[in-house]
Amino acid sequence: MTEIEKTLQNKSVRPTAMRILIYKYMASKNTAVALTDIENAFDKAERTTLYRTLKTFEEKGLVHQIDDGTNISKFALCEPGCNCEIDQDLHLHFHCGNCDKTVCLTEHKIPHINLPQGYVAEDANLVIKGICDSCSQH
Amino acid sequence: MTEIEKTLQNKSVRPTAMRILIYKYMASKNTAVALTDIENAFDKAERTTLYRTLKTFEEKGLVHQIDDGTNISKFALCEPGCNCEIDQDLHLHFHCGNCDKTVCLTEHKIPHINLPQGYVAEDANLVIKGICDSCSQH
DNA sequence: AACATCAGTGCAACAGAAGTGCATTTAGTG
DNA sequence: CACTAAATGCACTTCTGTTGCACTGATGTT
Ligand SMILES: [Mn+2]
Ligand SMILES: [Mn+2]
Ligand SMILES: [Zn+2]
Ligand SMILES: [Zn+2]
Repeated sequence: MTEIEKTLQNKSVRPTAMRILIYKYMASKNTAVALTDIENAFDKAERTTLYRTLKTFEEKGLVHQIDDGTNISKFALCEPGCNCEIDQDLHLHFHCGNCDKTVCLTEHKIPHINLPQGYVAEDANLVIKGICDSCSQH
Repeated sequence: MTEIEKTLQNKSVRPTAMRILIYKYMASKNTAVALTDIENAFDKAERTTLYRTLKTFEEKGLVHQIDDGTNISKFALCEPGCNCEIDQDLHLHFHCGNCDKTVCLTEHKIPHINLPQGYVAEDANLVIKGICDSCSQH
């Protein structure tokens, strides 16, 4: 059994051929991916399957969904020590307006915010938009 | 000339009947509104007109667009001293998971974030999700 | 091995929001 | 009033996300 198969099984996700392919694809990229990205990467793939695979991955804590402000849902693999399931890993995300790539800044946590009386925070999303390191070098 | 007409003209927006209605509607609500909200408020209104009106309002700095993570664009009137046009008024937004309302927390600015080497920040979006003051009282 | 069972997949269709092209109306200007 | 440009209305398209249902393939049991 490969490393990836073990990873999936550890999270109670049956390691089917398609799922392994998708996981491998996401692991190979250092940016968040959209459903369409995966669809284009494997032109044999069925949209619905990818959609439901990502849902499953998310529910089981293998990936987390990212709203980067483009109105297109992105997904990224959770890091080994990630606590996305319980909303405890509130790292921020960066979206590059030049190359349109979105990355996790896993080390950068969202600072605590004091809210007005009566407001109860349960989750937070912080996206910084600008120019990424690759694009700013050129 | 009414106060609203003056406000529109100050921002080089011709105060047509429809625009005044929309502005009034937004001023009457203390939450951000979606295109559909306005559409439902005036059942005589044409989607495209509302859409383009909001675009115009945004370009001229009368309103700012809000991405609250629901994948539905919301809009809110800019406060008198708001500098949205030049991305200088980075206040945060709160989205209530109970009543689904989104509000501007104009007094709460997004804290400055130190980014990794090479990343250039130009804009930021911070949304806190949870229970709003109205909902937490009941 | 045959069977029952259920998760996973493929296909089709739908929903909602966003956006565009073009004709028509409306409002400002001389 | 006549002219012009902006604003509006209508139709249509695109894109993402989502669901229903039938089929397939793996798993586990007798
Ligand atoms: Mn992330
Ligand atoms: Mn706001
Ligand atoms: Zn970039
Ligand atoms: Zn609420």
